Amino acid sequence: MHSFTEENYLKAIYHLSEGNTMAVSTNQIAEMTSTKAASVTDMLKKLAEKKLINYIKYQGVTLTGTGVNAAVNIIRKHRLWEVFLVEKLGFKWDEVHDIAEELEHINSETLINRLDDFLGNPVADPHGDPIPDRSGLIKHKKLVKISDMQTGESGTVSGVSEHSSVFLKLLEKLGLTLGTKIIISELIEFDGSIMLTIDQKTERTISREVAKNILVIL
Amino acid sequence: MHSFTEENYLKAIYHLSEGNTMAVSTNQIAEMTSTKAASVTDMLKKLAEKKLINYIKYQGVTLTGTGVNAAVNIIRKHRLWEVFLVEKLGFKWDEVHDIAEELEHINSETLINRLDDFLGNPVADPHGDPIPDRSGLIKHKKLVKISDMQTGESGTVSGVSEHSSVFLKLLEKLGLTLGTKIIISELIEFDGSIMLTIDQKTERTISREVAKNILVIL
DNA sequence: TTATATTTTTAGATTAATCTAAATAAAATA
DNA sequence: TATTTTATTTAGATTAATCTAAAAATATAA
Repeated sequence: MHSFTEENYLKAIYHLSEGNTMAVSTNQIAEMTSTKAASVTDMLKKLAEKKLINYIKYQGVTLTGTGVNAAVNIIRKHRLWEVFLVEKLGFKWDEVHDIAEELEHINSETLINRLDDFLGNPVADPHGDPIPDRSGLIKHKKLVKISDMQTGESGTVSGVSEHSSVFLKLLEKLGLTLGTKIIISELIEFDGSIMLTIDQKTERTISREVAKNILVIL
Repeated sequence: MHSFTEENYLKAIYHLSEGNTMAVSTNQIAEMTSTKAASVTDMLKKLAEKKLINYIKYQGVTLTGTGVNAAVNIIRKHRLWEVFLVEKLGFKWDEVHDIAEELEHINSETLINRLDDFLGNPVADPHGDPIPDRSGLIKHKKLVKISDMQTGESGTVSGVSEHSSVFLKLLEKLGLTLGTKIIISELIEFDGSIMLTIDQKTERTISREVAKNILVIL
């Protein structure tokens, strides 16, 4: 098994390489793990030694196959625990991240597979992020930012690209939680803000900044 | 908060001082934590510095009030997680110790109190050990070893003083799990083994060694 | 394309937890 | 009580993860 710390680096590298195909830089990792670049360099050598990453000095890193598997497994655990905390223990979606951050390092495949079954094999966590299955497969849904939608288009809120507690609480206040149906009623040219109808009832305006971080299935 | 390692030392000291009022020795702790005496001495200095233990060179240690609170809290977490694993995830009583050993270090009072409620505020773990309540109070039941019972006495199996997987599996095979009603039918003078009736049906003989580790409520 | 700025790595320390080997204290025994 | 044995502590190293400061490589701009 890998140490707690190694796991956090693998997860950080995985998240940083999501989307872009480029190698991840030392500074990006330092930022994400709240450490210094020098510490990251040390750890990169260690992870490269263990064949979890491809590392060329000054050129950044990518995960190897083994590295991706390890990272995906941690993410699977994190997201299943989040579902448990919300569905079974009654936590709110903005309260679960830090606890899941600890629980994700518990080492037992049996435990996590039984937890998966106990929860009914959920496909997404409380923020809409997909949960890898026990073979590591992730089913990505086609999601669109509200900020990329056109007037008249409709969809269902199904994810967020900003996971901070402040943002999640705001969405709750706005009535824009997962599953909410929206229709774009108007795009305000002046500041890019967006008017929309929520659940066929409420009319609301949200800033472009907020709209960029809400993901919708059309 | 205390480190993972500090917590394990506190727990070890707590368990070693259960029952006997004496101070706990360096070697006992080394044995229980699978470390060397020299390492223990180092850690004792640190825990004494933090006022979690009373430590006098060469005289062994006792926990301070703060130390006891910390230890009891870890034990509360361990036992609640064990209940979760057995009651909700379908683990057997001999499979949960190692996983709970990891889970007991997760730091969130809210989490553990919600888990407690989710489980219906159980008073004992799957091995019959009492679960401290959220204020740290432990309700000890009056338990008697089968080996201390007399012919004709009856009781209900309610705990074990040996927690190894081998022993627990044996009890299962013998039909001597928690809640089982027993009556002592005969004490064999030759080797101290004990004949008993299980659930008014089965007659069985168990060795003194086994009998010493089964605890009963009369 | 040279100079400047930024990023990354190296060198050398630090902290927590551990170890072995040696020294010292306490307990047991003769 | 003196001696031997056992338990405990100290001294000095080691490993993992981190840091600061300085050096080296790469990227950017003049």
